[in-house]
Amino acid sequence: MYNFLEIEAKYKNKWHEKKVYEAVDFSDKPKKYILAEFPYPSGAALHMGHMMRFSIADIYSRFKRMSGYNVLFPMGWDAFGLPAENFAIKTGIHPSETTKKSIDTMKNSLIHMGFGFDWEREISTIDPEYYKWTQWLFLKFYENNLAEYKEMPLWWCEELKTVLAEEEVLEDSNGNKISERGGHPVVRKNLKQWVLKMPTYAQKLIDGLSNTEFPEHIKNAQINWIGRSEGSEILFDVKDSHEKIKIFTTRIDTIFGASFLVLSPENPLLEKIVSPEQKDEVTKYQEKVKSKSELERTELQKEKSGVFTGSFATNPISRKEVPIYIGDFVLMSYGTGAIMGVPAHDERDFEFANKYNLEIVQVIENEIKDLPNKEYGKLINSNEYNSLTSEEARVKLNELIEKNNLGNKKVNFKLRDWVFSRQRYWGEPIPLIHLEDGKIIEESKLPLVLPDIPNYEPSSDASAPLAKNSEWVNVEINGQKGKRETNTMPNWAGSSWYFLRYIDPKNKNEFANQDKLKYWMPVDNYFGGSEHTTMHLLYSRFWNQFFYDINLVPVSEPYHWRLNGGLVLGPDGKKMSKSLGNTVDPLPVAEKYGADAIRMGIAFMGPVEDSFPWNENGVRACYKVLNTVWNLSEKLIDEKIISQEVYINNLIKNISSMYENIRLNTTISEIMIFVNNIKNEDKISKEVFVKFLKCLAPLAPFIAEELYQKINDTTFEKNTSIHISEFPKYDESILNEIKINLPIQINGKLIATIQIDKNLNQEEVLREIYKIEKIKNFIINKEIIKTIFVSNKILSILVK
RNA sequence: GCCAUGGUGGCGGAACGGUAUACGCGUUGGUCUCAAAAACCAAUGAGAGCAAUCUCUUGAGGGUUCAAAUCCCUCCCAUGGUACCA
Repeated sequence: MYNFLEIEAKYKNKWHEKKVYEAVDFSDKPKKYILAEFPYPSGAALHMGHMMRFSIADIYSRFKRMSGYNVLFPMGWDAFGLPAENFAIKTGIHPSETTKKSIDTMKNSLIHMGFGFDWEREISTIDPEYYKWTQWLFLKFYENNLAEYKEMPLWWCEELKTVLAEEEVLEDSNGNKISERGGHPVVRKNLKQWVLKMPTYAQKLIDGLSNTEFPEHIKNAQINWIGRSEGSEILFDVKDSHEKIKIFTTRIDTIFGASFLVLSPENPLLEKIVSPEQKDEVTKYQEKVKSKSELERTELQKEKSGVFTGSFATNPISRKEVPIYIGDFVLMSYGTGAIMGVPAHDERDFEFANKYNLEIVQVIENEIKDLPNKEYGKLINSNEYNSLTSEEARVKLNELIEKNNLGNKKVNFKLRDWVFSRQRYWGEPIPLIHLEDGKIIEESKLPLVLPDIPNYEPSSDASAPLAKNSEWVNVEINGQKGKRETNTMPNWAGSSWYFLRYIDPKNKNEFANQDKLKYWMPVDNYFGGSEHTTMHLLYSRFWNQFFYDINLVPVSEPYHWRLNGGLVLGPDGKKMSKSLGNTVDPLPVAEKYGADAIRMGIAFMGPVEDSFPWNENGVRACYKVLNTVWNLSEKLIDEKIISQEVYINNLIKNISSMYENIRLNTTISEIMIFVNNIKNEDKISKEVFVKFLKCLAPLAPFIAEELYQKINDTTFEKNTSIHISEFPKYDESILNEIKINLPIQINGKLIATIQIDKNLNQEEVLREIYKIEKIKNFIINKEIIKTIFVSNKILSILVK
């Protein structure tokens, strides 16, 4: 039995004291920037999810370091935000205190688990020296008109006293809208907020993906989220009025089939066009819609509803008069807040037309006979455009409307402005001042430190906690009175650029030195969770692209490659959560089996992108293997043993590519196979065993280090550490000496496997098989029609 | 509905055009022990047979190929994402 606790105590701090994992700025070695999403220290301790993500990234970074790379593998704390603040409110202890405590606990756990982070580069988003630059970068958005203060229809959470972004709102089992954090009820409300104009970058965020090697499914997720659609904006004249209604459509080719318009109930034009007779009904409908969420309004199964406005509009192409309706399924936040209804070629319009008895005119013809028919085809009932294809008609009609000022081509995106302010205390203060005359000016000195106020709880009047602190709020600039912005930044702010600060974490004069940025960027491998695909991952790409455009960073795409890791589920197969009571704490497991065993056990569960219900089996199996390895170290001799040479070369060959492709479960299988092969030998070649320890080192850094020091008879120093040593290379010539089993098929059926030398050619193999009675009987006296030979794989013979 | 991913022993998984079930867990038997645990050794996809051996098997059904878990088509199921986006 090996004493893992003793070994862990021996090395866990020393590795860091001796800077084994130090990333050196500017080196002759090629650089490798490996990043794992940093955790929230919100009062909770290290959990299995952290263990899984960090183990995978750590194993990979150790492999790359041993493979000759100058590795940057940093860690920090995403310490602002709701979880930390809610925890503080719950415990009654100030968030600065709870957060600090959490950071200490988590850092200790991470060091205990043997993760090779370069702690010299540790950052924390709540450190004023850090958020000074978060604020500074925010001002760059403001200065470039990408930050705007505007009224937005937003999710309002009464319980949290804050606005939530679309993506922070979830749905409970009853279909009610609830907040992602805390699960409180959420409603729609119009409020003035700071937004970042992310849609400005919609196209660039799509295009930039082709410069990355993200997996296709991540690219697709982002592209679909951004939601580009090409169409036309078309102006309809309102009858007996000077007003025009602008609609957005992707199907201008169906314009002759438009038999009504539908406006969003929030459309400001309504005031001017609703007829007196319809006024009451429209107002009533508008009121009803206010209590509905966008999701409720846009539910596919929901029955369509709407109200006639009493007005008509003229189709600018066909000159046909069509009635104007309002309907809750048309949203003000997308397109122009108005659509044309073409019931013959759109399911939703079809349903609406049937319900309100509106005309249905087919204008596209193709193989599909039933209406509605959304496919493209040849135009009919469209005057001079008849018999054109949809594509041809679109080009001609777009030309026509642009020439006659009836509209224009238009690209729309689903991506919305990013609401960037929170009425919360625990965030970066937004460094802006609202002057009495309505002007907004920048703070003159950064950081604008978050004041240490005792009462940080949200107030009931929807104002931010900072607003209560009048001493901090009221300022005087050149004789003019002003008020500081009291909203704070969201949790996402600090994490949108942290990868840049790791590169130069102590720089007092700039957020990071340009030469260092040029050396380290982009992040080569980014390990994170799939839940961040369309949030953090997209936000931080947006920030970095903007910084590139204003010459603050050297590359436009911050991440070259991305892995969305899986989850560790509870033993019941459900997502671990405190409310379900199915969480498993990694620390007791590590105490029972050791840090090496738990890291390996997690990596052994299966492919890194999959999720697994927790069980200890894998950890126990790895613990057993490590014990065997420990015992083997007492049988070493200074001799070469050919069979063992073969085993180790085979191992090195197999796992080198597995480590590189982060196929860690099979890497561990190969380790086990090697151990099974040599465990019953009386004597073990020292040279072979040392190579094996290096193969094991990324997975089990503690035991590998201890045995390496012992066998080499060295005292641990940076330059004697196994983790700085070179990953072993294999010798193909030794592997070529192995005999292989070659399957022999006759008429597609497996007849035998024969043991032969490697790399024999077809003639040689054929000569071999004639020596074997069983196979001979199948071939002799028969006509051989075809022989298929794949070297070292198979020999397949067809006979008649 | 659409998009993505997937469906392989009792279980996690391996193989991703070339011996299906590597490695591990579990189970069974054995060694050790007064006994148990641990540890170690052996067996272990299903069915037939005393046996050599044979037959079947990667969600279902077709197809391509000398050869298919792998490629193609149709369908079923599961997980995740997403939505009147005009």
